[in-house]
Amino acid sequence: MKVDEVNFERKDYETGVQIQDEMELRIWLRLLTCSNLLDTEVRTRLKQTAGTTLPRFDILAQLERHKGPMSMGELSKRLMVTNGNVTGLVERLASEGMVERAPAPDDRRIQMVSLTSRGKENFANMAENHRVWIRAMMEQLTANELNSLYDLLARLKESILIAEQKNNLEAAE
Amino acid sequence: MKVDEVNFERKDYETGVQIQDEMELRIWLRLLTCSNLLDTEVRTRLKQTAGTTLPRFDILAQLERHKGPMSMGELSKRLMVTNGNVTGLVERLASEGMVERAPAPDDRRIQMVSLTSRGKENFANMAENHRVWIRAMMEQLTANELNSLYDLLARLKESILIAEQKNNLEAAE
DNA sequence: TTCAAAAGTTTTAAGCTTAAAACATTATTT
DNA sequence: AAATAATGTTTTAAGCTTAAAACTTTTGAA
Repeated sequence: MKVDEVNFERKDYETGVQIQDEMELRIWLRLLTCSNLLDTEVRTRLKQTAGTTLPRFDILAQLERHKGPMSMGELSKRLMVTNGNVTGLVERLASEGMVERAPAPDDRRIQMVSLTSRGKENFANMAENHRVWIRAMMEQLTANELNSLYDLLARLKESILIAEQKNNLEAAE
Repeated sequence: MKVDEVNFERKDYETGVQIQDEMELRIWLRLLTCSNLLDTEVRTRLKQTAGTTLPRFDILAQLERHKGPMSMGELSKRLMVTNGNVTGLVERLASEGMVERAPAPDDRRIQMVSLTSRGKENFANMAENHRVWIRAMMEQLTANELNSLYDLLARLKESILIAEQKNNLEAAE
């Protein structure tokens, strides 16, 4: 590949932003870029080092955190995805021997999911790696910068939630 | 639905973060939360107000910005997605009458894509709405906060890119 | 008790996404 | 000129995701 052809090697949504675009738009794009860079990196590494995907990792993380079997419904609430989504992910994890399913003894509608010992072991490795990756990607920022960023993101989150609330009120009228 | 069951109405990856978790991990989760809130909001609104999706909007935006026909390859480079992905999206947009495809006269391998007048009109509306939504979601932040956030995200982006570069060098050894 | 409603889960259909294979056309080499 | 390589695109297979329909079981009401 010739050097002058390498224009877009990485996910960068800021490419092509116009000078006159508003600050809010530019922040949105930059946030998207950062989020995607982090996300892509984590997904790539999970695949390379553990042959798995982020959604599956997330399921294992929830099960680990919960300490003990969880129902499909609990999982989907915690992960904020649909029930049907969880069905497929758990199905794949079960076929890999990472989790087990069993109907709840007192309510046969409920499927309880739990980590197998293989799943626990596997997750422990991945989680440790995960921490290292994330830390490495923020290595250049000072403690002050990290704190400020953390606080500003809290402000942004708050602002978004307020906007949504306003919007919901309007819609309810 | 009872009030005490409403725990996870929104995409919030920070739920369950432990006090002893490192700052980097917490920033990652908070960034993910913000990015997802913005993303979900934009997708929902695009669907509600224009019956379309974010990926299709992105295609239209590229075509609008470029002013003039673009090849499939150019589109996929700009959007940083695979060629196959663009094939499907353009296919759907064409069936909606938003874009047109035609083989390049001098190279029959190349498909040139362009906005129809319907597509242009449609996009203009969506783009204006889009600006308003984004602005509303950052309304609570002061100009100072916006600027700081913008700068810190630049620092973060730089840090991620440096980490990836290091990683690639290692892998090349 | 029987029937209807509610709750938990799975299935289905559609769309987005990627990587890899296949295909078509153009450029290059011999 | 013919074979080979490179380029541009589409197809295919797999996975993630959602919304809506369907299914199973439990709960509640008549």
